[in-house]
Amino acid sequence: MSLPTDNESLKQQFADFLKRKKYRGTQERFNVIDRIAELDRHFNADELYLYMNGRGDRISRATIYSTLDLLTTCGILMKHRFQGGSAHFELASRMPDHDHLICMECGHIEEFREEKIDVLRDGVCTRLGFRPMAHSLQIFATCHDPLVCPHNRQD
Amino acid sequence: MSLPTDNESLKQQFADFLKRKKYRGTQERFNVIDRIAELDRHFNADELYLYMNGRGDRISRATIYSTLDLLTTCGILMKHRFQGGSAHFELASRMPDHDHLICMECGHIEEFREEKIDVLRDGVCTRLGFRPMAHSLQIFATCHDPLVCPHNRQD
DNA sequence: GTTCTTGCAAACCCTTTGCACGTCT
DNA sequence: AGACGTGCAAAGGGTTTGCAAGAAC
Repeated sequence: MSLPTDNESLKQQFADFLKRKKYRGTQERFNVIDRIAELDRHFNADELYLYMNGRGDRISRATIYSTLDLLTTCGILMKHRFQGGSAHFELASRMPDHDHLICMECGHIEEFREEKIDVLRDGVCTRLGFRPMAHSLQIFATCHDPLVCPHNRQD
Repeated sequence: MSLPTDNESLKQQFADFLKRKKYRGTQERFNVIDRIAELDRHFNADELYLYMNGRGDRISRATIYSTLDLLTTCGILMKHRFQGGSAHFELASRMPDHDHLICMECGHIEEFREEKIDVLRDGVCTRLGFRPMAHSLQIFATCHDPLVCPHNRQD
């Protein structure tokens, strides 16, 4: 194989964080990283729960939520609150510093990278006296050809 | 008095919307606009509910939620999903096209206007084949002097 | 052995819904 | 009068929590 087993380094990063903060390195916590890497997309807590248990892991929702929280705190995951109900997560390393365009017709989420945002963000922080840590830009838009949007409705 | 009674024009705008969409112009719906204008800040549904009932209005949560939804649909309100639990609303006319910087230490929300975002947003939409409708940029940052942040904790 | 984490289920918060009553047109 | 909106309380989805059993240190 030649793909860099990137989630090994993620697990290492997580292990370091846990040790530093005196959390325990349990099997469940490391399993979660492996499964997230397999998914390789946005997901919410319940999707991960169903995926893992469907795959043979035995893990509870409580553990899922708690682990997602730890992974977000240590910067391995990004947590998004899009329009609707549940929070969405994704690996921060998956596509660094990208943002999201949400189609208002069908809810489809398009990812994009626009480097100028970083400059702009840092400028705002400087102006207001803050140190930038992260940002989340969501653009709401409609596709030019509504017929392409599967869930488009006329009224 | 000389302040422009701006919420009169908001109520007119809302009345037009209701008529156009064949919704009824009830007293509750217009009361909500008046109280929101009084608040003049971000709020969530329950804050508005408590404010209105504390002030003597009798209005239910169901009506609050339904009216906030209508006001968001017709563009009078902007609905935000910040970090935590509940959705936040604010008058779209209060500060047009502004975004938010959230302090990660104390949760304080700072508003700012950065015109370059509009250009950038339109560029992204053009590139991806969408028509821009709105955007929401949240910058997460920490203040340079943590002592100023009232809720700052060391660990 | 002690302390932390897990799993389960119940509790919780925010929001939506069903139904009877009230109000707008 | 008829249709729609309101208020109430109950249901709903997503997330958190309390507690006993189990795993990490």
